Amino acid sequence: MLDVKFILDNVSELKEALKTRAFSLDVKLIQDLTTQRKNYITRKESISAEKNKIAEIFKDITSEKERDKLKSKSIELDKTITNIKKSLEDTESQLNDYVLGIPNIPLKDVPVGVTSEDNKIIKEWGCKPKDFCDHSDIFNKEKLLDFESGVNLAKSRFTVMKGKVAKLHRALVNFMLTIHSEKNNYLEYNVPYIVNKTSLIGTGQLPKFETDLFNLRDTDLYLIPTAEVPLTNLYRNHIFNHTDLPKKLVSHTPCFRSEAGAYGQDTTGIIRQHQFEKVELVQIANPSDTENALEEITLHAEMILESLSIPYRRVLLCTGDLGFASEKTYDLEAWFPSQNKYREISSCSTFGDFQSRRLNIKFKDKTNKKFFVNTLNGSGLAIGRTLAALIENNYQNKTIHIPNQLHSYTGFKTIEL
RNA sequence: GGAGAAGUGGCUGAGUGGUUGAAAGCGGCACCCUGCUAAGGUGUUGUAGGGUUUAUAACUCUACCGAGGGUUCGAAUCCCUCCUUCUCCA
Repeated sequence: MLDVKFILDNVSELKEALKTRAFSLDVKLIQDLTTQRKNYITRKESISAEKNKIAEIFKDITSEKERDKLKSKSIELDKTITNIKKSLEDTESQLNDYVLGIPNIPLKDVPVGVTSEDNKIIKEWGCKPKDFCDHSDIFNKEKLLDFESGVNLAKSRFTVMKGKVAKLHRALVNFMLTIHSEKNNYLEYNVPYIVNKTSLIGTGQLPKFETDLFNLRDTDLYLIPTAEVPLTNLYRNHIFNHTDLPKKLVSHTPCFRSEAGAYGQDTTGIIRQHQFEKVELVQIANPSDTENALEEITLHAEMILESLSIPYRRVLLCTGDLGFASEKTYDLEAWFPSQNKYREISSCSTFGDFQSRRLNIKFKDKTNKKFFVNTLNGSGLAIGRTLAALIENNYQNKTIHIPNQLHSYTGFKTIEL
């Protein structure tokens, strides 16, 4: 959420910046609602003050006549207050709805563009393999990756893994958590996989993207689409001391996405599933350190890809491809030889104070002044896609070779086909 | 599932209808003092929003004592609903 004051103070720049995201800002609406809101507040508060004064002098008045007069006056004022309150609430919810729907402003170094074609490739790493396989059909015989059962148990976009593939999946989770918590100094968390509406509004998934989520019938609870939601919400309404920052958190969770609007995309394989697992990195940072923090998170995610020998590239998203709450995002894309394409395997973003303003997370600086913190997160990494990329890139002569770093986690070095 | 108790500021904890935004202690911050290993003294210390203003300064007003509603001229204090925690029973 952007600050309304900030919007009104920077109208022209903002309008331009949001245009690059294909959002046209209705300045007139915001101005009108804001002045309306101020008027209501001023009126309401001056009447409240008057009412408070009546209550204050009331106890010193002994004459019954005077008392009756004051009573009826106070009741009258109360009616007016109730009316103004209603209009105020109405105006505020209109303003709030509109402002919650405004996307974040891209940072200056984000390239202007419309689609993913305009993204900027920052670096490429690794050698693309000559021999490879397609993860979506290679295990069919043994049903190590069992798409049919997934459909039978739930519906399309669910998959069952078994045997060595299931073990490899678990090993990847364990490996990533260990690296991030022990080498990269993230504090490991285990969090709920179901969260309430308030949490989702805080991180920006609601109110705009309800249809992307699985809602639990007749409740305001939802399955999490990413661990970002519970992790970042841990500090809702919290004030840090500047010496406590940055906070670095990591968690492994399943993620649930309805993938509405993705019909026909990635229908084979485990690239796009309703349920997948992810190790998520979150940092809560002092705004002055945000840029470094984003580079750091991205490097931490890259570390994993490199230690698994998965070729990848780092891409800086253009304004048109940027997520709603993000002000700058690097996507890490792993090489999928079967598709002859790079595919997203991690997304590392800084949100500036877009989330912390909604979540009310602040810090006190040296002079005890309070400011909103900056929040960042990145996948480190998506497990299913990592599994698929690892299989495809480490295939040779009908054998999957497990990277050395994983041997102690898997307990085996190859998967023979 | 049944019966009861409780939710107050960063923390502990007073407060049962009117100078209580809230005692006291701890913690935090600022200054002072002291050479004896860390203590003592003084002051200060919630958040959000409005008005005034060059001001994120000062002043002033409004709201907030789990959440939402109600009673009352007036509510942290009484009533109702919900949420959470605890105790006892099953």
